Amino acid sequence: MGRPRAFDEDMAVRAAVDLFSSRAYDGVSVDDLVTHLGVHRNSLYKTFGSKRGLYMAALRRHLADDVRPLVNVLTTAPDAATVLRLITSADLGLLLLAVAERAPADEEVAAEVRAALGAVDEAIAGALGLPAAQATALTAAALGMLLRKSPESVGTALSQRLDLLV
Amino acid sequence: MGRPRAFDEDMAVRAAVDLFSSRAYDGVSVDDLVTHLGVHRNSLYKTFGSKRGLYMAALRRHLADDVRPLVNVLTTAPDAATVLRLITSADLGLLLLAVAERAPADEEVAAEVRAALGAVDEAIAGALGLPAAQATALTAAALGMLLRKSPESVGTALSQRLDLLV
DNA sequence: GCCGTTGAGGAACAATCGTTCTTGACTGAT
DNA sequence: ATCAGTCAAGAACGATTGTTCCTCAACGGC
Repeated sequence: MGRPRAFDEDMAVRAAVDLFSSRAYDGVSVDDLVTHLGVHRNSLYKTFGSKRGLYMAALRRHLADDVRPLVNVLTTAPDAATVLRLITSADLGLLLLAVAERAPADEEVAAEVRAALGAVDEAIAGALGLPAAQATALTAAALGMLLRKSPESVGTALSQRLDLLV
Repeated sequence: MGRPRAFDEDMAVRAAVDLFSSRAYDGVSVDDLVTHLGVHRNSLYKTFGSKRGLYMAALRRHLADDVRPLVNVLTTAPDAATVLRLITSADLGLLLLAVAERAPADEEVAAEVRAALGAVDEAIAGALGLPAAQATALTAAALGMLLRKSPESVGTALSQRLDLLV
């Protein structure tokens, strides 16, 4: 019963992921969301409750669609070089922005990214047989390389022994 | 001639650094700045021209006061462990937020952080006698550790050989 | 004393923010 | 055909955004 939806909720959330990946939370207005998602204001609030609700949906979608598969393949990584290459070639824009900008201001976001990064740490530790602290450091290193958007530095770093961290 | 200023411009910019370090650019309102800097609206616009002008002043002040000294001491670092410890114990909140959130949207900010990170890279490369790509990777690793706010992982990572990056 | 200049104080601006309301269109079931 | 229920469409809400205007206070030089 009722009028059928004129928009695909999955598509809308994916579009929100793209928007929140490229701009900060406060830099994305509801008007931007309405126009880019093809969802009307009313439907947006009916479906997600608020702008923050939509953001949380986008974040969880990003974690499920982009981070989880990365974690899965990380568990089979044979060495640290593969780990670095896998992470730095992944599409983690929203996660990166969430940990840098949103997490300090939103505890629920902080918990979500903590869990996600923890899963990455565990996958690396398990795959390489590393202690937890080293896996965390390796994840952090990959995140920093993503932050600088310089995957080429990863490539060259990988081509040489890089036992820099004493 | 004219009425003397009732605020210290240096103090005001430092307060702006603190504000922009803890919240994203769009998350800091002019009202926030006015109340926390002790500078009145009118004087703020007379002195810095706009909110963005104040942000640029704060960013450059951060680079001059916090990043430049770090670069100087990095040039004397004896090994990679010291480099990591120095960077991760530095106060780089604004730089981190600038590279993650502001730089993608503001080319002038991007140029500023590129130059700053480049100086860090050069200092490391010079101090340790490393090729540029490896210095960049080391900087990126330190930034990632700062991003995760887990300096303890740095400590434990440093306590063991961590030749993870192949 | 007065004048020119500069800053403080605060109201006010138009625009945009996130959110809600009202009205009408479309649906399956009665 | 009518009904209740869901959604679309868009105007409209008060609040807040960044910015400007106007008036008064405080100084140095004449």
